[in-house]
Amino acid sequence: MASIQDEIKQTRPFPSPSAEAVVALMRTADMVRRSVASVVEPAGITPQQYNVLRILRGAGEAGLPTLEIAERMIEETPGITRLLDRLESKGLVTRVRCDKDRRRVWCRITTQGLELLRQLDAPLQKADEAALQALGNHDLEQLIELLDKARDVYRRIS
Amino acid sequence: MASIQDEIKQTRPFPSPSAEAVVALMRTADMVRRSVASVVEPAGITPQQYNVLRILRGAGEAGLPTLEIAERMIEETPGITRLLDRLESKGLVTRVRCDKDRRRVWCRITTQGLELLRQLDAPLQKADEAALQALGNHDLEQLIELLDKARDVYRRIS
DNA sequence: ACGAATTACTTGACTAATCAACTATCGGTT
DNA sequence: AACCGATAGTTGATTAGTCAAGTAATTCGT
Repeated sequence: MASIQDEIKQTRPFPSPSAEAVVALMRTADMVRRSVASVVEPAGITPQQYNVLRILRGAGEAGLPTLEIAERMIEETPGITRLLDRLESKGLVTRVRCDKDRRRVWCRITTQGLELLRQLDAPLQKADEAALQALGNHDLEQLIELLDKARDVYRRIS
Repeated sequence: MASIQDEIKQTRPFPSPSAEAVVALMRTADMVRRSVASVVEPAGITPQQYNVLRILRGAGEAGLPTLEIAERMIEETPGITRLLDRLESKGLVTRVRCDKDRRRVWCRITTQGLELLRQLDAPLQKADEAALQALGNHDLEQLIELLDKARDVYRRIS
């Protein structure tokens, strides 16, 4: 095979639109992740811990079993147990073994956790908007639709 | 189509299109990241290490100084030194202190590193396409455009 | 030409993520 | 009732990522 062709292929920015989209997606997600981190980390928690707290707030009084939380996380999290350990030791979450099914552990957000979330709500909302400020409402809806569509197929594989 | 709200069983609606887009973005990026990981990890490297190798292949014979690599990474990487340590100990990268400016260290990909990349090229390309198979070329271009637009403004902030 | 500021990393200490192996419990089978 | 497989989580060992402080080399201002 002609080596020049190889060189051209290697020099060309992206071998396919998919490859370019993957890189664009990862770069954008990284920027947004850092934006979120810059808001929640001063409060002493990581974005993942914040995500857990928000899930538990959404779950209400009853709370959720450990692995249910893992399923609802934005990013897949095999280390959910230790994530909860840290939140518990900070007093933001409590855990109680279930009586009906003693394998389960119900996790609940504490008042302190709710208060922390309450303080982060507005800044977080601001950060989300700032991160995507370049996109108008029409753009945002289009973006959401495209991302949902991408995941819809992918979900069937995994 | 499954919306994010169904996916994470969220009971409340998103407070804004931005917030929903942020979550959609992170979830999609996470799926794609795992897809990439499933291809490169059997070869004994992480996605970030793969990213470094690809950057160094693109840089050619001369290689690149350490922090130049960091700047080109898809995801910001403060731990670039140790990332390169691991690649060096695997024999995929070599490092030589620069004579003109002895603060700098030039990093180059080895033949072994190039061979590894060569083996991963096709599967990776396939994984990228599989991850975004739901999107046609028009969708992909639209997605890339939206993501680029989002980052363009955000870049000026940071 | 000399000190201060900058650049380009490196290192140490700490925290977090990952994978596999393990324990405990439950639900059904026979 | 005893067993089997599945479920729900935990733990240990290893690896990776993060932040702050440190070192060495260079450049810039006067």
